[in-house]
Amino acid sequence: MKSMKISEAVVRRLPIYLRFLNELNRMNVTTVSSQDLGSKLDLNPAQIRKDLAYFGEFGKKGIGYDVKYLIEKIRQILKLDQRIQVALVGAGNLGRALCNYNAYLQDNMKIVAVFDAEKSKIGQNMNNLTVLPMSELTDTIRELQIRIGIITVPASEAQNVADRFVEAGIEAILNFAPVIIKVPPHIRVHHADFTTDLQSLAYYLNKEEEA
Amino acid sequence: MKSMKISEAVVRRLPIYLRFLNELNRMNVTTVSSQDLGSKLDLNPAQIRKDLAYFGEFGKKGIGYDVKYLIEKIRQILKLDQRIQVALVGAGNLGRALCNYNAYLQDNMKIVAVFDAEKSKIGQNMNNLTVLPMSELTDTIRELQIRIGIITVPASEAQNVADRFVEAGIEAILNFAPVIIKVPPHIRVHHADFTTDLQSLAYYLNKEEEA
DNA sequence: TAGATTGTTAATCGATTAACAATC
DNA sequence: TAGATTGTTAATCGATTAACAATC
Repeated sequence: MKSMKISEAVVRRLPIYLRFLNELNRMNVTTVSSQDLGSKLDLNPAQIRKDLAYFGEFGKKGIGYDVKYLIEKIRQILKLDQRIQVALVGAGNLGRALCNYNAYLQDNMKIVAVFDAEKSKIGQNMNNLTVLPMSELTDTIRELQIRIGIITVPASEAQNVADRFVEAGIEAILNFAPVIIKVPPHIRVHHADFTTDLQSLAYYLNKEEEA
Repeated sequence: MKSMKISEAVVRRLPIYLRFLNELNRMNVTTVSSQDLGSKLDLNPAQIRKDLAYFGEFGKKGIGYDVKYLIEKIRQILKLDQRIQVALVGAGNLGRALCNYNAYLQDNMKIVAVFDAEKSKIGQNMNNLTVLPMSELTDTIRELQIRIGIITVPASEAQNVADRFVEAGIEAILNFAPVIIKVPPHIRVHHADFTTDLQSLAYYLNKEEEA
């Protein structure tokens, strides 16, 4: 059923499927079973079949999934078959690192504009992009039809940047700042905070290693 | 009950509580209710109370939680009251960015060694650390009692690095490379892959913005 | 045909939320 | 005491997994 609402967990797995399918495709593998996918990605095969079945009948009983066809379908589902322009605010080390990942992103998705509030950063070159002042944010986002915003500024500035993004009409935000940002309900926010990741890892360490 | 197993979702929320509690503490707020926490962090108050109750009775009925006391308790739970040394492999832009986050990490947790396979990177300075060759990885991890490893190398190298970490006795890994890595069951791995984050965000964009 | 694997239903498992007695 | 808020149980909601008929 096209119109039932899909859980976030399912959506988060789709890019992982896609990445491995692309790898298989590069290796000229033409067909893959949910079994194969599951063992490679550490997921239950039934879960993979169910995830995909939310969107259509992509497989063939007794055979599995056609790699190229499934890639095409997942790209459509994730809207990666459209051009998706991304803006980044915060031209520090992290921002620079992410800009360099442009190559890793799916062809149509690209960081196309970088902004910073600090005078010293403006005009700098970052992976072929020139760092722009915040005053140009709104116009640039509208002109380039930028739909996703990335925040890599310090925590104290993150909410301000989010507000600017929302005002400029961005539809989704990926926030790397270590703070929860508030946005209107129609805007999607993902938090990608490496400090909380690392701190939760500590929980799983063994008791006290050191004396 | 101390010995019941705690769900991953709970553990992932603890650092978020901790971060906000630290902020309250800096602002000299001494007491906080699950209500307050919930509205600030966009979480259900009942969930917060339940999360905390897994570990003990930290609150006072009719009053709420003592900020300083709760900070202390969560730090204990997450083992952030111990010194936790972290190693990072991959001295590229992302690695450099993460090293600079050292200040953001909870006092006792620190990146204390950086490695890279490329000759040109070795000897470089990264936030007061000298980039070391891979040949020194095992010895350094043992000598400095490093317990967590961060992977910021290209996808093709990530599994190799993970294997080296495991062999050297690391207990947990935070992997930034866009690939699923395999480790023995006693090693904890978190994946912090920004490309899949961004791709799943695309799903939530509105239909077709452009013509 | 025999073997393999999907799509899907039913069963299980787990996580979130509501409700409220206990009590500060 | 009256009001507030916890800790916890029960109810709800949602996600994962098992099982299997359909079928390539």
